[in-house]
Amino acid sequence: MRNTLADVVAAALRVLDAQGLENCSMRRVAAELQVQPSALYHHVPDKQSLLALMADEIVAGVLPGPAPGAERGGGGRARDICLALRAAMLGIRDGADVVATAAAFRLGASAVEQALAALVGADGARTLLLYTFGHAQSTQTHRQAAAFGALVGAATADPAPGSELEASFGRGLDIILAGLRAGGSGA
Amino acid sequence: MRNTLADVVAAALRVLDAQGLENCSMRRVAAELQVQPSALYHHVPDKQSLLALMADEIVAGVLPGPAPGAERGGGGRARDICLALRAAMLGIRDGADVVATAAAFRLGASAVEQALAALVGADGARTLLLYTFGHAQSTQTHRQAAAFGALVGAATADPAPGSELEASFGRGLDIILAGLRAGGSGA
DNA sequence: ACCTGAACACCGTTCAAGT
DNA sequence: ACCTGAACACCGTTCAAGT
Repeated sequence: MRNTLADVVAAALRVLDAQGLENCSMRRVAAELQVQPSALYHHVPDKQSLLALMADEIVAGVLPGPAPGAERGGGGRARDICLALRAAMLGIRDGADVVATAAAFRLGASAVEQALAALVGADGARTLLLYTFGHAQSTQTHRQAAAFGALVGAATADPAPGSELEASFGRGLDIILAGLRAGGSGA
Repeated sequence: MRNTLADVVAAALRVLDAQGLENCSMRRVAAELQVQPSALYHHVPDKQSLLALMADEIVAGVLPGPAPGAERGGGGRARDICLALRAAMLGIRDGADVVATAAAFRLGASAVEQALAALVGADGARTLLLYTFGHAQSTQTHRQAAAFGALVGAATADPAPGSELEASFGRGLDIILAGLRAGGSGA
């Protein structure tokens, strides 16, 4: 039973979640499939392409998201999309890094950005996306640092860093959405 | 004349600008200094620490920045800081990646974030910073893609992508600042 | 179509030893 | 204090060859 492209992507995501991005090498993905490293190049031209496919998989399912409540404006819907995107990225180890890096290569092309642009305009969509990527990345970095600190046995000053970061994300989102309502772009 | 830590950081920044982050290896930095790779470990514990020092160097000089115009509010001053930070990161190849990665590790600790927080509050500062990092990163990625396209000889659809991205950055900044004026955080 | 086996040109980091 | 030389355990990618 030879492998398919979907098998390769799934194996790569398993390695990513288990070992982290830094250890997610072509060689380890190949080992996960019990195959020689060179076999991967039959399915994928290079590592960067594999990472892009992994990013697509991580983000898949963010849209259509919760049914659009008819009584809410585009801002509320945009807020839901950003929360769902964040949850999807945080759902897998180093997911934010993978998505942010791959997305940067083709900002403007993703379905998520187009959905946001339809709701709040192109500038608003870009601002919301970049903020969401950045905040998720820094959340994940802090988590890793916290996990490392716990391993080392360092005293953890923050009793509930997760919920504070969660709340911080929502407040930043509200700042941007308020700016959009106020016509911050000068429009 | 043996090398000092400052020599190592300077050499690393030269390699970064000339070869890009992907080729900025410890071995190449050592070669730039005409020294064995192992010699670097006398000055720096590991590559990550070297990258952090490089990030500090790139951002150094963003503050104090232009003298605070007394007649302008904190928003205008915050806007200047973000523009200066962006310019500093774009001033060196892959500078945005280096700074964003290193800064993520200690968000809340940087002088730039503290200066912004004093002007627009902690949530506003974080929102502005994450947006600035993210936008600079995607600007640099697009530049690389454009440079690669030019090398390959692909038709470039956008005649002046630089200025459009520049303007786009300013508009996003204005959205966030308008949100802060509107009290977007619910305050 | 999918994979093996072997190779090429690299990595980061450690460590004993030199001056 | 700063560096050399050699080694260890890895990388991504290519390519001829097998089935």
